Amino acid sequence: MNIINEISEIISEAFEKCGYDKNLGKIALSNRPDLCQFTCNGAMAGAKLYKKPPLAIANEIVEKIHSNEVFDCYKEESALRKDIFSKIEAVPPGFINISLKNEFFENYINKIKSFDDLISQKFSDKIILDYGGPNVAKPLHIGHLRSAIIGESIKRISKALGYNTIGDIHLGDWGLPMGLIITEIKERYPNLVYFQDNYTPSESDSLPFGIDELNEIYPTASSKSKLSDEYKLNAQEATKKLQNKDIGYYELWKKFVALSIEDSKKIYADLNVDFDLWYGESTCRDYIQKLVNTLIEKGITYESEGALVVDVKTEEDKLEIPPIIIRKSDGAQLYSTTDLATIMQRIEMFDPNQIIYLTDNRQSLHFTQVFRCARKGEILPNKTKLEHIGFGTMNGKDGKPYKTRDGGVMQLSELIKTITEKAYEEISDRISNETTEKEKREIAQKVGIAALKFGDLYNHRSRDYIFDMDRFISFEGKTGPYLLYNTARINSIIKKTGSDGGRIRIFSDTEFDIIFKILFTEDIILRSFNEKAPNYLCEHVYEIASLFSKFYSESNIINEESEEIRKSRISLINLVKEVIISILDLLAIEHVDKM
RNA sequence: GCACCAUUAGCUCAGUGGAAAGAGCGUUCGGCCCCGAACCGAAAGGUCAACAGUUCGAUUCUGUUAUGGUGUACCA
Repeated sequence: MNIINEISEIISEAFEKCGYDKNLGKIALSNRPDLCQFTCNGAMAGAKLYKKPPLAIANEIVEKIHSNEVFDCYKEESALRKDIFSKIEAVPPGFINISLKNEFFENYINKIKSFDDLISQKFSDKIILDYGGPNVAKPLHIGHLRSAIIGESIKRISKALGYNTIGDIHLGDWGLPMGLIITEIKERYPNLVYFQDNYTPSESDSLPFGIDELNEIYPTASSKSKLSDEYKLNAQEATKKLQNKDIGYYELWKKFVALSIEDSKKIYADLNVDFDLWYGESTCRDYIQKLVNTLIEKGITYESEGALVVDVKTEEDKLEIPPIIIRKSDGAQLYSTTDLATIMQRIEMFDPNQIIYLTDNRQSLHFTQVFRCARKGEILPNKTKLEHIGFGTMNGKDGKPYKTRDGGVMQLSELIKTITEKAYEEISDRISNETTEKEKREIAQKVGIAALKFGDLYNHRSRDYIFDMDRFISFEGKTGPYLLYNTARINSIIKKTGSDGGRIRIFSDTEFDIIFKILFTEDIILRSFNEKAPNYLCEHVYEIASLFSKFYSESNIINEESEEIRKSRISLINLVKEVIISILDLLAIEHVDKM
């Protein structure tokens, strides 16, 4: 059930019965709630088409509705449909303004027993969502935040709509950085078993260092390679050896990848982000040869400056799109190779209808190349859509990518710690004495993470935004903690009244606004999914919470004398709580019962 | 150079081919006898970067310009 669609059907039918295009009858939420709830612009769009004044058309439609003719086809429900309108009128220059009776909304809202009842449309496509994408041996930093939390939210939104979505972290674990790490390890520990001739794997093989050293190895190696050509060559050589599965390198690589994953998992768990697949670029390694062979067989590859490439430009391109490199001149693979091979692998393993990549906007050219090459090489069926969803960067106040005071990149662990401590301070001041220290810590974690995630998600994903630490740790106004605070307040009331409510009815404008808002949740979810933009849901859930807060301050619930009103309100706040918590869950933000 | 993206209130950001342009923060003012004040209410604050075009109607679509950002074959 979807109110907009239902009413659009009625109006469309009126258009048709008057001899106009049915599609003109689509209605939308009014942007003038003082005038009406819904509005239809069809008469104005049709004015030119039918060479009639728009207001005349609008009047015809309204009269047709009043004549009840359009309801003929709804015999069984016509009684309901005929009298749902509290107002339907044509106004200059040709709007059709529509409002419905409160009983209509009351009937609707009382049918909603759980959040799922708000979602009428269900889809079943299989989607692979590629997000997260951290690199092995690089601690998660602020640059990894957006992919993780936007991706997690899109995954949950899609699942709520019925999609069979598989989230894949797609670790960076196969490119040149691996060669750099191995080179640096070899410099530090030249006598490790992995580097010996005739190395054979053994259960007792281990690493001589822990995660802290591993995390420091890559940046060291990276800067060394920029200073020394020899070092760089060694790293390229090591990369190639690894990709060709030199047994010692391969075993060493497996060990440090495992160590790194273990470390990342903790941070992702803190962020309430989880992946169905912990695959990496390396997972497709068995498909690489097949990929290269396929592309060669198709006759679309050629050699250029020693590299094997495929042309992907088209005549319509405004920009010269360079060929995509499948094999580097030194014989090694690079990210375009693994991305293509990964498509092959995903098709074979999962046969998805769609693969969605969530990465930084800056990779859009790369994905254009990959997608075109994939189509040209026919490595995937036509039905499988490929989509790159780009997101913007978090910049500092100077508009440049965010750096800490000392010029470094802020690690996610540090960011989480800072914001959690701030939340702990706030909570300690307010929360009841009965709360144990352990509970306080747990609540602080949830409140802090909510602030962090909501603070990021409410920006439109495609845009760069200014990261301001002071704003993130401020828990007032349109923030994650505000939302949690309101659920905690509702929870506190329900604890006193019990959750035993009655039929929901509309006793005040604010109650109407809350119900109206809740009933359009599905449209927001659909929009968030279609645009892969969770910020619409952020706005929506904030509006609901804010309306509740207003309602709370102007109406009494516990001490309301009329039992009918009290019970209605108890039901209403229960529903509000369910909706807020459920939307927070779609944003992958955990709620708290008290704070 | 070429291409892409952005430019909306003091700050940070939403939003829309239509009827008065939205929020949070900040500022000013008001509100705890009373269900949790991390709250609520009110006010001030905008020629929606500039110019032109399409349209009955443009902040929204198109073009040009300005400013900022990003990308432009062997990093990912």
